[in-house]
Amino acid sequence: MTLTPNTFTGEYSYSLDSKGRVNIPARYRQVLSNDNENTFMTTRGQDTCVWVYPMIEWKKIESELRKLSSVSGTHRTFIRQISRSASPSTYDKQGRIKINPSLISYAGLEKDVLIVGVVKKIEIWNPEILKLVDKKNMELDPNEFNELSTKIVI
Amino acid sequence: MTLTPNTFTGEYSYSLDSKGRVNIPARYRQVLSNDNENTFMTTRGQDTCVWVYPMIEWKKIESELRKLSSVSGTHRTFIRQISRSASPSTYDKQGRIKINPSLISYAGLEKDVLIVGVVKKIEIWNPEILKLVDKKNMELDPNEFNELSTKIVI
DNA sequence: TAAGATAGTGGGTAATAGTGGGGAATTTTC
DNA sequence: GAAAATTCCCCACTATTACCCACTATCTTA
Repeated sequence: MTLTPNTFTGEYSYSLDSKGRVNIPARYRQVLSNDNENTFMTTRGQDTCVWVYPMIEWKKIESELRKLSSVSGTHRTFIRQISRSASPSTYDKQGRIKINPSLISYAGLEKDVLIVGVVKKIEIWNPEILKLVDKKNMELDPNEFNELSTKIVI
Repeated sequence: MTLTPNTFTGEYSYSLDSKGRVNIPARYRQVLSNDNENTFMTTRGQDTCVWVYPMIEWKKIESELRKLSSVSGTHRTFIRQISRSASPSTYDKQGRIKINPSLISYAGLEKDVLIVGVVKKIEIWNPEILKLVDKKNMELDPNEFNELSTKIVI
């Protein structure tokens, strides 16, 4: 059975080395379509983690951003916030991408990191932080989940 | 690489030297299309920073300027403000462009500057000022912001 | 279960990028 | 028209990056 291209699931424990590199799981590399040319875009996540988009997926965001007007202050700020933390990274012969120092410190990453596939993109977490976030999410808002269930069927 | 031509992301700390030169990050130079002929247009930003447009992108603004009557009053003011202080700059063999003294003083630039890629153009900031602006932006308009992010990012 | 293949980790080195400054050419001023 | 000032182009030094190689662990297959 062939997997859907550019779609990521599952989680992996890897290590961030002293040069700021992390491995992209072999399985993720295998489902990457060729037009990504082995390149990802790394950015700040909405949660305390790093988001890693396959290039093709990022370009959709980019083209949306291009439509916003610089006349609007809010739009300018929005574009700046998204764009400034984004930097491209092509994985090396060993399958690793480089994470910026500023992203590493934002997400509180240390040696052991957790790679999580969230369908369209990949998240990189400090496992301790993810555990805390999970716990907090359990406590709040079962209502929102109910709302979701009207949109998505499992 | 797979990157979109003339599209800038990420942020870099560089220095403005005594001759008023700043480096254009190598990555930005690499995505510049040839028809720019290594030339940028520098101008006043709407925020307290310098805007640097690749020539190709600037030409689109010029054509907006020619259509003045068809656009709104805010557009006219906006375009006039950036147009009047615009001056072209070709980067040297080391990849540096020159910034006008008047732009330097407008943006309050000192030795350490922050280069921010905001998709269509590049911003040059005094890092202290950007920090203040960020803080102010945090306070206003979370609604419009959230709306934008659900539409565009996710 | 042994051997080959694949996956993940660490580190060294050559190439590239960023910074500062000198000197030739051009423009400005007296 | 000469001196001064400014601009532009080039060279050199240093720090950083990216690429490559090697080792170990795990997974596959015969």
